[in-house]
Amino acid sequence: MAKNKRPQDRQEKHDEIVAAARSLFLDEGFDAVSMARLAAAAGIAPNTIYWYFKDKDEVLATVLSNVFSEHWLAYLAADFPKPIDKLLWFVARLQEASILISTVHTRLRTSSAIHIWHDNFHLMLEALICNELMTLGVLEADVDALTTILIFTIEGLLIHQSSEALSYRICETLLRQLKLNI
Amino acid sequence: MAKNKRPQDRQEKHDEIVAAARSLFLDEGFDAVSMARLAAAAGIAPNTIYWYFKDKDEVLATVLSNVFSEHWLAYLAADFPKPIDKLLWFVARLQEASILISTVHTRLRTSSAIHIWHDNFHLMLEALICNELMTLGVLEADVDALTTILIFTIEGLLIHQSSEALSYRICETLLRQLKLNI
DNA sequence: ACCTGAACACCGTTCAAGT
DNA sequence: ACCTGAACACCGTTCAAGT
Repeated sequence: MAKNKRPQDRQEKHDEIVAAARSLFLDEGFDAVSMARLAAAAGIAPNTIYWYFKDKDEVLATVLSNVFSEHWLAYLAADFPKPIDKLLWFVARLQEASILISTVHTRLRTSSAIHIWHDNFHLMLEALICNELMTLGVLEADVDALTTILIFTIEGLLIHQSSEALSYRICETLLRQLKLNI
Repeated sequence: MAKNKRPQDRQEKHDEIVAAARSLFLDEGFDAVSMARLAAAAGIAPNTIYWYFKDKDEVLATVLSNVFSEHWLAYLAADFPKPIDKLLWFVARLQEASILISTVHTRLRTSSAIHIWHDNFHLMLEALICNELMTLGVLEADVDALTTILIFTIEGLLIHQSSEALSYRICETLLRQLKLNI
């Protein structure tokens, strides 16, 4: 058997577990999906998951990386004439994973894998929004604080599964109050 | 034995369980405290808790009502010259229960007791902040949206256990941007 | 009415045994 | 290296039995 066949197989099995976990976690939430059910969906024995992942949290962290890197790339590729439209489109996209956001903040405290992913994600989101605000001409001294406010507002909209109508009202009001040309 | 002795006893035992749960939940979080440990702290058998509460979520909901009604009363009694000081003082107080906030948002989906408490709490907080903003002279048309933004920002500060310094920068910037006399 | 010991159906995880 | 059956130590909750 060729030497390069093994890594291929391993990667495939790994990805199958992640695919099953992604679908189940996004649909039903982290706590509602047991390792046994996840294993069944991936067509393996429950303990086989531990050959590929340290624990359940590491599966979650991988799913999160998976999901959000797609949204991240989509954001970078997206081109909207108005900032408000881009922001709303991004919030609407992230709603897909809204069921996992509170779980991340809860498990942060016990799982270092989740902790690391969370901190990393916030750093990336901060850089992205910070950059966006500076382009829009926000005062240098206020950029950091306003970035945090925008992130917390987005998180709030996601956590509370806000309707598109409410999201619009919130984002529009916020950007307008910040005297940005929306 | 007098007829009015029973309800007294029952209330006492009930309160002992809540007191034990409050201390443990605030210190270690909801998931980290098992019913067995809670029962031990209250000096009873694990299943005895179910004589007083429907399930673990109902214990949590009771603790939340307990904790936040204190903060609520304290807020109403508080008298600060500047709105920014009152807001910061309130946020600092709520940090006591920050460990439970994400848990509430997670368990919302499965527990109706938590769901009801959460919706009620948001309604109260909305009314409070809405009233505060109108006193400060915010445009009628924007009050609702700005109220939500403020609530989401406060929740964000709590969820991420922000330092007092960051809390100050965020709140100050937000109130200033809203053209309020802070 | 109140409390409990024992049991139930699960959970995430580990480990020795297989290939 | 990869996978599993069986077991482990827990979990929240239920129930029959006690007072």
